[in-house]
Amino acid sequence: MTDDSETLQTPTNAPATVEEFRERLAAITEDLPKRLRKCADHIAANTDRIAVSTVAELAAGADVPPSALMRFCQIMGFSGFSEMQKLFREAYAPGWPDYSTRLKNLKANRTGSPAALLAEFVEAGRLSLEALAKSVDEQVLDRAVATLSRADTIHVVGLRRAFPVASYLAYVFEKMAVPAMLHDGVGKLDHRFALRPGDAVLAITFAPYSEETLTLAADAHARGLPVIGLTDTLTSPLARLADAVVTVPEVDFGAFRSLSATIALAISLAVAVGSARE
Amino acid sequence: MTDDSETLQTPTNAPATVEEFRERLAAITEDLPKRLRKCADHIAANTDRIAVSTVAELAAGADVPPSALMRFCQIMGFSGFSEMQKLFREAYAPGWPDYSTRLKNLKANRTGSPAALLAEFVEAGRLSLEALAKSVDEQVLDRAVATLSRADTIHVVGLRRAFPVASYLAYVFEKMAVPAMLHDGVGKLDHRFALRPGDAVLAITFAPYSEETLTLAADAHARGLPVIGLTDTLTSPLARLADAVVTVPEVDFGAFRSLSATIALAISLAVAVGSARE
DNA sequence: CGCCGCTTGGAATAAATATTCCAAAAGTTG
DNA sequence: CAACTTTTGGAATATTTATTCCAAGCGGCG
Repeated sequence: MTDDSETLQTPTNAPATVEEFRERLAAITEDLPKRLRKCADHIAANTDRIAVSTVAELAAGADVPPSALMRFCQIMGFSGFSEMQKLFREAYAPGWPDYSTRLKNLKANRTGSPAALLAEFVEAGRLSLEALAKSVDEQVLDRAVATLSRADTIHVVGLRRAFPVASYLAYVFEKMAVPAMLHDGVGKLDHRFALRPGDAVLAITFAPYSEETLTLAADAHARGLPVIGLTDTLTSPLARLADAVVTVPEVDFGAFRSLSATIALAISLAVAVGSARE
Repeated sequence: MTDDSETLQTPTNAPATVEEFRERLAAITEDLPKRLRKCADHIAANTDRIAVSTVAELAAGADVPPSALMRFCQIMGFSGFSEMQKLFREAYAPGWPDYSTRLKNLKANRTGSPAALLAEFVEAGRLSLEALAKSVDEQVLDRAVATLSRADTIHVVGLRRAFPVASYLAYVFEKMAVPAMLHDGVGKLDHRFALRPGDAVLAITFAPYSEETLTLAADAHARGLPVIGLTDTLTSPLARLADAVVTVPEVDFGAFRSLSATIALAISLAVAVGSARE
């Protein structure tokens, strides 16, 4: 019954709530031309910035001309950007539950609830990252990068809980066109003979140290290949075998580590090696 | 010693943080003429709306003419309303805006010392974790856990950059004695027929979305099996296929994500499912 | 009670911002 | 490969919004 003779031009239903907005966005996104698709994605990833941005800013963020973003608003059912923004400005109720407040809320759930667990892991991850930033030994890091940069092929090995790190390293190396091989233990094939003179090993293991990882590192060491270790303490068995040992202090929660610090360290290493090789 | 011949007009120091703003406000409020006093009071009571309001709106709220509010801004040390608003707009969006700029600079400058890189990745990880804590939708999380807890076998799939997450999930599930199967794409075997009635799929993928992951999810969906998605935005193609979609805001470094937030979320999910099944 | 400095409101102006429109480019289809 | 449709970018325009400025108001003080 919208008899507004004024706004007759838009019988189309613009989303009235943020929920509706999201649904609509998800619904139309897939069959959208290239430019509009970029808008949709950027908007989806930055919904919370709509309230405080201008067309130009958002457009720049999405890397499209402003007019494209304008069209996007209209496709979403609004008369224009301003109308869309109005929705979000009104919904901008919650002030800003800053991080620590929000964390408390999450933890306030019954213990063992997903949200409470998440709060703990987030906290553990953050502490680990902070500890890492403080404790890292730059010289060891530099040496590790130098060694790996000189290697022909980098052999990455890490099993069990270190495997995610190893596989991410392999991914990053591949993306940066650094010759690397992931020793994944598939089929119990150990590929030990893939180690060639000129190569280097990057071994990752935490207590309880994985037998296979140590074996490969020892093997390489015995044959005079440089070994870089990524481990938890300097007393790790890797320390004796490795030419450079980078330690990472990871905070546990329950039986599991967040791996945040380890992965941050691993990517840094990989990216540094990647740039150094160019 | 501000020798800026440009901004000589304002040697006064405008508040640089919300904290400073509040202090200043409290300090000057009492000895202010009537109209300005009204501004101060209204602003103090509605600090959080500054970011999303116009001069006119705020002035109306304070029941003063716009020009009075303008004067108020200047007395607070800003050049005008816009500058004041900028403070709140930037403070609102969690550090993200100038962060991507900083990364660009870093890349451009080739200041790629490993330690510097590490600092950036640590920062990216921290921001991601904080953003995750702020943005996570508890209900979706609960639903995801409930669904997975009921499943006979959980099929975990995630390739390329999502693979580390998938493999860590597989590790945690194994440790907690939750029947789970990691679809790793080894040998291009897709194991699609391992999906049995009563099972559930936990799919992880980020843009650019991996074909194989989507295929498996679609397959499961078509056969009526519950699909839980772990992805970057709600516009992800996973969103259409999944019964519950958990999104993770992760800060990129070029092509590389820190994964911190994603892993934290993944473990929480896994541990919650593990406990729920006991 | 009339002068003077501080305060105020509003109209005028400047700046920023949104929005439209059209010509060119990119695809599509027969 | 030509005719046609859709998509795109950017310049032109309209609208909103911020900001300045000045004349009028107010209150204290001699």
